[in-house]
Amino acid sequence: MKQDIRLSEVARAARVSIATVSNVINDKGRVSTATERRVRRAIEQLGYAPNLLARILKTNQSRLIGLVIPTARPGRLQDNPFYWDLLAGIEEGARDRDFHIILAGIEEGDETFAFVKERQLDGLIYVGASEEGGAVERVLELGVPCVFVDSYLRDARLYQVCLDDRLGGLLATQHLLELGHRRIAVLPGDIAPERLHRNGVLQERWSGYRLALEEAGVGYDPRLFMRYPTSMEGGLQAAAWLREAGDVTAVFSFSDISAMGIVKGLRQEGLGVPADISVIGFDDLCLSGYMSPALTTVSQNIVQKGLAAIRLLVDQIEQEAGFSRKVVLPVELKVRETTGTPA
Amino acid sequence: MKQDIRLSEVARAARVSIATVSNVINDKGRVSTATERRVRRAIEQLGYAPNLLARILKTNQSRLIGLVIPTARPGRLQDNPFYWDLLAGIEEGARDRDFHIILAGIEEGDETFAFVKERQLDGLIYVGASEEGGAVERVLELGVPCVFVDSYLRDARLYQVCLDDRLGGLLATQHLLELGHRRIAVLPGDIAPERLHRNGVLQERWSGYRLALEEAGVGYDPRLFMRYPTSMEGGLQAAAWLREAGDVTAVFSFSDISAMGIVKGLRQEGLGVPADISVIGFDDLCLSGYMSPALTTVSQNIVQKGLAAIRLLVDQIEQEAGFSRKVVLPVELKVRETTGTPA
DNA sequence: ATAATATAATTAAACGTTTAATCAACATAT
DNA sequence: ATATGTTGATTAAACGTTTAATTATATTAT
Repeated sequence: MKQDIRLSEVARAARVSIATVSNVINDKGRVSTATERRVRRAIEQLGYAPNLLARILKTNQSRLIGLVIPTARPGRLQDNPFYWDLLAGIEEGARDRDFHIILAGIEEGDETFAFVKERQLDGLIYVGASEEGGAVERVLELGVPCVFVDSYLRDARLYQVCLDDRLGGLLATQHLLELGHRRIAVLPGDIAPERLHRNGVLQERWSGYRLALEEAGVGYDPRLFMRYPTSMEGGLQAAAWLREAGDVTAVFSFSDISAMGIVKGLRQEGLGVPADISVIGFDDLCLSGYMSPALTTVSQNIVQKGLAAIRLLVDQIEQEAGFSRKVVLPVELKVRETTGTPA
Repeated sequence: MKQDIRLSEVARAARVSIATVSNVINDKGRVSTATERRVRRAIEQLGYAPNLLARILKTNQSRLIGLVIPTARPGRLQDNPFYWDLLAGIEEGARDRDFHIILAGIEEGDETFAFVKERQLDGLIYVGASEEGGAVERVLELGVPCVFVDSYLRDARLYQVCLDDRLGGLLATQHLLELGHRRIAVLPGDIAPERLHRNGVLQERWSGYRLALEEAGVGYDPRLFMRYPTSMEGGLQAAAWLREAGDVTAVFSFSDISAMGIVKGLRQEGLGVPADISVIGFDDLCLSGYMSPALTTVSQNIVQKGLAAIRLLVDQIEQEAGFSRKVVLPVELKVRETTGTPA
């Protein structure tokens, strides 16, 4: 499909040079109103649409933003509905500001990010980057504007969007403590305690959990640290463990998706939620409020997170960057039906 | 960011012409092994990455695929987790075949699809296209390979991926009939009965429903046709209506997301599921099996749907199109906990 | 009337590739 | 020795824009 109408044809039709047509299109002025009208009519009649590639080649502005998301199992994006809401926000914001989103699932270890240079991307939104593996360094070397979402990178010069995760952890745990729980298990994800500090999001939520315990004068028992994948399946496994444990009366899962698995699992094991065990999650997925029983959780506005990320990035691209490089979005405790006083 | 290394610099370093370098890169042969080695080393040393834009400009092959998804409320992608799974499949397939996905939320009425020509997209995957509004015609005029997902367009020349929706409707309804239900309400979505034939997916599921009733000798009562949006909220409204109706013992919702709303709503209204009313959905979202009670539903493999769509499209782009233009994926009834015998 | 300036349009060179056409060098066949 | 063919490399034109430099024309100031 060779371009059917190009600048030169519009120029011929309007009896002007291609430079003039270009000037009209890009509002460069230097064109009389008479010819401008002639040109516009020609564009209209021929149904001309500019070839962005040629333009980008010349101007180096692709109006294309890469959305980088690490894949989970080899090659497939993680199956957490969380991402869809995030994407909805990002896409909406991009469209408003006349950018397009290109999706790039990557395998963090061996990704070279060649596509960024090849396609001349204007910027990158990197979700859940981890400081290990060198992927972040490789991204930064590209010299392309970048916003990191949920990444907690140490370098203060980086643009980042995250949540008040620690407060979230604090609120969740305080809520359980106030209900009278003392044996509160915690499920950060598929990660060992000693590696927790490598993952900012989990680390922060964890800090909140520990802080709340401390303030309440409740000792921390390392045996209450569970390690299962962040998925429905992981939640089921956690539930099985909880029944074995026996004395646990509440669980704080760091994500709704595994919290749902836990609720499901506990009920299958014949335990009542919240009668026997209280469950609290994190995220407030659009479904969480509609489960039966409805999930108590720490709520974040995921769509807003996406919007914030794209705004930060586009401002940066268009050199309108504000003072702040880090946006911290609020959390809110949503008490619903899966938490109650211990038996 | 002007391209740091270009073909000419590699050529200079290897002491050959740029044409030769190009030939090496594209494996065109006509290069002696000695110079080839020299060139490759130069590429390696300089860290050269080709500028795809320039290449595309010349070859008209962007290796870029547009994913077109109609937006719901002004400007925002619909909040149905369904799409994330679909996207995961599409993205995985695209990466395997060395394509990238560009996301395009559109407002079906006034979309001109200018971006397709502007960015020289190689192909389009259009999800849930409707025959009204002329959007499909406008897409076809572009002359770009296209695959329609869940669209049921009449034109047999079009490439389409869909589900055996009618069978799904049939199985769901038969299941309820076999349990002994006779007053079976149906919730296709926010659409009037007389406009149902405009929406292929709903129309087909509806046909299945009617067929099952007929085979069972159960008359169809138009009052059992509900009209509420395909969302949690819509489900809640449907639940309220169901309580008013009084004599309905089962509901068939054409999507899981509203089925979940119904279950939630009925329980709020003090009705038991399935004790008082059975509920069956459609989709089998990853969460559906984990709700309490777990949702009985017609299951489809959404990720596979995405993979099928991308395969069909890429085959078409690379002129390897097979004989069949239409892929119909199977459905499966998943009986779980929200259906039972009527009281 | 002439010079200086502002306005409107054109020319031509880039941007970084691919590729058809061409050429040089050499081997092989007559 | 000449014609023929093969192999390996180069040249130069194209892809569809933008834009700096330039020219032509009209306007204003002296």
